[in-house]
Amino acid sequence: MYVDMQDSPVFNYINSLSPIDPVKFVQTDHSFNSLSFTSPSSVFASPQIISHRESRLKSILSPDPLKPELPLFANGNKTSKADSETVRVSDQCAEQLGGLTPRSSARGVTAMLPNAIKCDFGSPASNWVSSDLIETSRVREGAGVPPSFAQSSKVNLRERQHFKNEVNLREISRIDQTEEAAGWDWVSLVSDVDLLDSSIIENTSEEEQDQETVDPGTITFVSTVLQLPQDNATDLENMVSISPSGSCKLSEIREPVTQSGEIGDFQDKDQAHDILSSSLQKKLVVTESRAKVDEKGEKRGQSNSKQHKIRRRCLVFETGSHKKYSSLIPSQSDCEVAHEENRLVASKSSGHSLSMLPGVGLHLNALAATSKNDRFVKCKTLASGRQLISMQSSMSSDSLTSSQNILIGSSALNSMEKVSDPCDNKVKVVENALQTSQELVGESQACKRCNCKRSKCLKLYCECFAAGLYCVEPCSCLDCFNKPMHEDTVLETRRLIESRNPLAFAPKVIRNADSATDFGVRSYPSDYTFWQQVILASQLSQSILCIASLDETNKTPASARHKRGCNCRRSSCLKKYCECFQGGVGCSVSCRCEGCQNAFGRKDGFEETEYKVEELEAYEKNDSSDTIKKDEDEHSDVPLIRPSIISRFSRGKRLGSSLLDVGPSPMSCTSLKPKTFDLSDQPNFQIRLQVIPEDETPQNRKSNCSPTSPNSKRLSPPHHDIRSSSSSSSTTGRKLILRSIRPLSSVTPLQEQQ
DNA sequence: GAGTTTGAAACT
DNA sequence: CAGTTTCAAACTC
Repeated sequence: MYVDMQDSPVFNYINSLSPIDPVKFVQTDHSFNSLSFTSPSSVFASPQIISHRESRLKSILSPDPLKPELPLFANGNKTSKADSETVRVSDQCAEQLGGLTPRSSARGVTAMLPNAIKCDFGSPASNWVSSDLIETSRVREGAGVPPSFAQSSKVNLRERQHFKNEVNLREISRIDQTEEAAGWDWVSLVSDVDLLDSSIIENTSEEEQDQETVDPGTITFVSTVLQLPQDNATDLENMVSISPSGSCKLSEIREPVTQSGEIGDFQDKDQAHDILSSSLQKKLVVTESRAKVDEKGEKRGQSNSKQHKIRRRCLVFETGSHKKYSSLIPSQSDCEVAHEENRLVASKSSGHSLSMLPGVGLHLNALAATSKNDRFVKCKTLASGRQLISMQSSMSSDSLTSSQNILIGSSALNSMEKVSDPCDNKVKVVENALQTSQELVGESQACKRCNCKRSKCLKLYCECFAAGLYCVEPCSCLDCFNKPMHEDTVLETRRLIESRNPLAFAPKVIRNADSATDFGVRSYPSDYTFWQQVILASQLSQSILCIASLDETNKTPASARHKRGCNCRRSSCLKKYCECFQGGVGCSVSCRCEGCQNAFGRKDGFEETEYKVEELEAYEKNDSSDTIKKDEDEHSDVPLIRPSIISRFSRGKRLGSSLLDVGPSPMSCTSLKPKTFDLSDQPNFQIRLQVIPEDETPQNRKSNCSPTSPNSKRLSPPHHDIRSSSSSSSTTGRKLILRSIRPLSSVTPLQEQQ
């Protein structure tokens, strides 16, 4: 197909116009793909990561070819100091990662994450192997090339590719600048990308090239980017980095190609590959799905050798798909196809996304949504409206309304799944996560958006804003500024709010840190490389916490408390006016409520570890929408007396909050410091997800029997009033808190933050 | 759907 | 830091 395209008049014409030598692209590597895989952007996602993503994307689209690199990690004037720091660190990432020196993480895990991602697409010494590389290696083996050769050349390949990546980015940037108006830009980019994806091919024979898998998703991404205005770059990026389940598909799709050449040596790297290429995989979901639809009569890969052509063909069709994206109109067919794809890969657990890493926040809004995970993902992926996209990849179409978070949640869960894969004994956790995800998705349908009228959706009054989400059409807000077009304003506002209260965007309900730690230990593959662990740790921290909460809930109900307690006077903590009740947690000594009757635990008895059936039943009567009993029925595996968090949260739209309670503050990750997450001395560290805020919880203080990890940083002594603690914790304390929370953004959807 | 209640957030 | 005001969700009718 590629050959055909080259021969086509259009292609020739393009080549005549393009200042870039097509052959050159063949040599370029997958770096571009990596770019596209960066985590889903979200205004509310970690600013650092966002800035990275944005800057990277912008760099690609940058009209100024003279500064292709600088913008790569610079986020304009919006980049905070911390961000800048991160950027600097990122620049060093390649070397650091290459050395895999734990101590190089002095700046903290968060700071490194972007780097790690970046390294994915070029770091010479990176321990992470791109999918392309891995795949190529496999191809080589399959072609008769001795494994030793493939491995020995691996390093060289990386180095060369690293350089090529840089070149390629610049090339792309130039193309965009000069050719966009011509209208064929996407074509050229498609070609470029295609070649990029096949960069490794340069070392392979023609036959091998035929076998090389092309990433149509990349093409789609490129074409999309080109077609849309630069200012929508972020949105596009989000769109691209969408569905986690999509990532699974890629594995499935590629299976035929890779299965022939199993390379034990690459197993470990395959994991990394899966993780790092998640974004690509996501794209593939869309691309492949469309390919199915568009191809129609065309024959699909009948053999490995033909997949190459098939994928190229997809590229062609991508054009059509691309249009769909541009139109921002969700395509039913797309959704359907995606759905099929999802099912295709349903059993595959390769889906893992770094992309979700950053912004992935599972936010409250996410709970509103569609039914099943797969459907969720697909719609989100396929029905990418500009607004939705900007919403963080998680936002899908209007029809999907607030599915954004769910998607992310799915991502998180997928990642969980991925992580769990290596360890059989962790399957249970994964299953739970998936189950929870689906349940939440179902529950989310009851969700709705904000209805702000005077806050411009720029205050915590706004649930969307508080949850780190952009408002979308379903919102009934007036004069809303919480939209991608006002990103600057949104970010600035968030900063201001955080400056006043560092925990403003932190989860309102925090859960037992020990549980999280425990979970991390149990679910984290100890055989992962250090950096894998680091990245996964941050990625999963939130989801882990969330899951852990579920797991832990049955053990210590009192371990989860509202971070600063409620102040109810008239609701008796029996209605959703009460944040504790709303979050599905009992009141604690931190609460200043009067006449507390919280069914999840009264203030004067918050130490109790079990719910009183009577109270729950009473609540059920009061809550006509959903009853605990009903939930119990649905989750028979959950103890009756103590409904699982899922059950508790499954009540109404707010229920998600309980799961989301661990939610991160998208922007709270603004500044990261090494101390926060010092994993440097633990090559095989087991992620200790000690959430500092949790430690501040009175409950935790009381029940804090098990210490967090040795590396855990504790904030200043607990305060009864979280506000006091936050303010008194000083900058350092605050940052620590935020950092610890930050990674959680990926799980935000499952957690109700506000 | 309009109006009321409620308590968090924001302000002073 | 306490008191007040503003705000929007939750709730009621």
